Amino acid sequence: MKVDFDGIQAFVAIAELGGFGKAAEQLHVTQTALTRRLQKLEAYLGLKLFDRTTRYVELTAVGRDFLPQARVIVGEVTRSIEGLKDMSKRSHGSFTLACVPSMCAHILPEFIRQYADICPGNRIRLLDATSYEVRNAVLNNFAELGICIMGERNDELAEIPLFDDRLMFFCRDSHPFSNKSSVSWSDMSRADLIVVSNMMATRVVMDYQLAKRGIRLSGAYEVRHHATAISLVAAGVGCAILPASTLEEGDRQGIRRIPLVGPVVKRKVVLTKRKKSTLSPAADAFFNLLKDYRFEV
Amino acid sequence: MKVDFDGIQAFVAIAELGGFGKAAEQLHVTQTALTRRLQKLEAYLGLKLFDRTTRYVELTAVGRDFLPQARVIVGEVTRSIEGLKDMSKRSHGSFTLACVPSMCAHILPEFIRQYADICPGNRIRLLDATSYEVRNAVLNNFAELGICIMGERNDELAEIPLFDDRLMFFCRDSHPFSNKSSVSWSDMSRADLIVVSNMMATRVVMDYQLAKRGIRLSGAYEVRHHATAISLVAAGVGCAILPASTLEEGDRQGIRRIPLVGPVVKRKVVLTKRKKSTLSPAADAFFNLLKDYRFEV
DNA sequence: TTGATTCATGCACAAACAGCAATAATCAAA
DNA sequence: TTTGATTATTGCTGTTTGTGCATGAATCAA
Repeated sequence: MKVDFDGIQAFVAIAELGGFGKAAEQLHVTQTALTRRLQKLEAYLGLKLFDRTTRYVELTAVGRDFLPQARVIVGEVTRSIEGLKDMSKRSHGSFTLACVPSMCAHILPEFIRQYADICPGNRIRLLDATSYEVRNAVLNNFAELGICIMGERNDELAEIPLFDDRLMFFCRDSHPFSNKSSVSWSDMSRADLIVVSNMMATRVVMDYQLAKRGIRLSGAYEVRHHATAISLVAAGVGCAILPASTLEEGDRQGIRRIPLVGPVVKRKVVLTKRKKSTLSPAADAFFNLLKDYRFEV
Repeated sequence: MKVDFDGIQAFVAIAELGGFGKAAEQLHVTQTALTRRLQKLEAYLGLKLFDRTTRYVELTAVGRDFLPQARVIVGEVTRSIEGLKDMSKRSHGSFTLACVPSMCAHILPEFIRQYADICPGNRIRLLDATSYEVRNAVLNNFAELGICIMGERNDELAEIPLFDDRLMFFCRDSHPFSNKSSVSWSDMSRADLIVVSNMMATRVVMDYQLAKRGIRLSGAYEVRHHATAISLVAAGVGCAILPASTLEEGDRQGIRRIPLVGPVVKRKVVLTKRKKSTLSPAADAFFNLLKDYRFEV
């Protein structure tokens, strides 16, 4: 059983244009070739699709029945194929990007804007999730690319560092530290400290790096989202330790962002993909955009 | 632009069975051939559809997007093709038969029964219409076959005589003629005569044959359908001249059917098809059933 | 009857394709 | 680490399939 698409295509063209000659022209082959293609199809089916003499061509009853189906087939196939070719030629298409919420707010909007310039019309399905979930989404092919926090090494994943996101101290204007140019970890008082939940990658990184220096920190409050922490700070609940990317100094009225030292702790924001998986042209274009970008810290 | 159906089929099989080897088995080719088909398709598209090493095969993001479409294509094509092959092999399918109402009631039911035995599952679209309309339906390919009254010769139509349908005299039991074994045209009185409309083929044939003998007949009542005429006779409105096929003697209580003589006038019932048009296998089976049938008159 | 048009066919050549055998890459088990 | 099993890939070759050119045959119109 060897299905003959050429024959079906020839059939539709002949039926549509009412003759072998015109159909041949449209398909860019000689009329001889078309005759043969149709003959082959008819022989294979054991049916005549056209009643024809040398002077005219007319569908048989069977041909009339088949025409709509054949039209659908030809349409479906050429549409799909052309879509894919277009995809490869012009990086057209859509892809899924998994990204931690903090980066969705920080670097992503700018990149999406740039990407839209390069690949207009492309859609990005954005999956905002925790760093852990992002990595899993990429590993399981739910997302082609991920932006997350560098964590435990995984052989299946390729990770391209984007930038270092330094942890900072956030407090209100009225806080005693508000005019200091830097704050040390040892200055922290547990009483009013807001930290990220220890389920989150940022916290894991922080605890690990502090532990190496023998520092152990715990806050009075734990939250999952950076935005929540900022809200609490603004409301006067306390001070927070958060990545610098959460908020630029001066971005929000009444809230100060002060560098933390002794030691300087950073989380590494990475772009990640599965090593094994070939990116779609759409994702690849995005990947290339980010990969070589020079971040000013 | 030369679309490669084999490649798409290979793609679906590999994706579905998860490997070249199994797919090759299903498609009854060597695994070498499958590798080549997929390579060709990928080269043509400029895209990788699978990430694969020698040990495992996995869809790329693009492949995942394409799979549903490809499935539809393969399904659609094989379904259509198999349907057509089935059509040719087992005379499977449906066709349109145009037929005059009198024959729909008379010979057709029996034939449809016989046809159903030969081609179970086949559907006949029955177009009941006047003889003139039947011929036109066949000429314009609205119907593949027609059963009608032989009329003016037409080069486009092939007509196979089915049987001669003799005109008869129909009256009530109470009619003075009811016991006669035959009635002559000259016996007719115009007063209570019911004849078919002169728009109808039966009437045209009748008038023509009578005219050759110098007889000119007109009735008090004209109807389009034979069944109407019979109803009028039954109701005592008058007597009717109708084809024998309308009613068998004794079929209907209180109505007598008496041969008409001097001259004997017949209408010829024919099976007709367009000379140029090739019949569908379904219609062809029906055609062959009728063509050689011996009618006892 | 002639000429124009259009589908079909004979032939020869080129391209595509399949299969075999061998290779290469990977994973698992020893 | 090595060995073996598994599975995709590649080189090679013979065959099949497909195309185009030139020609033929059928039909319609003038």
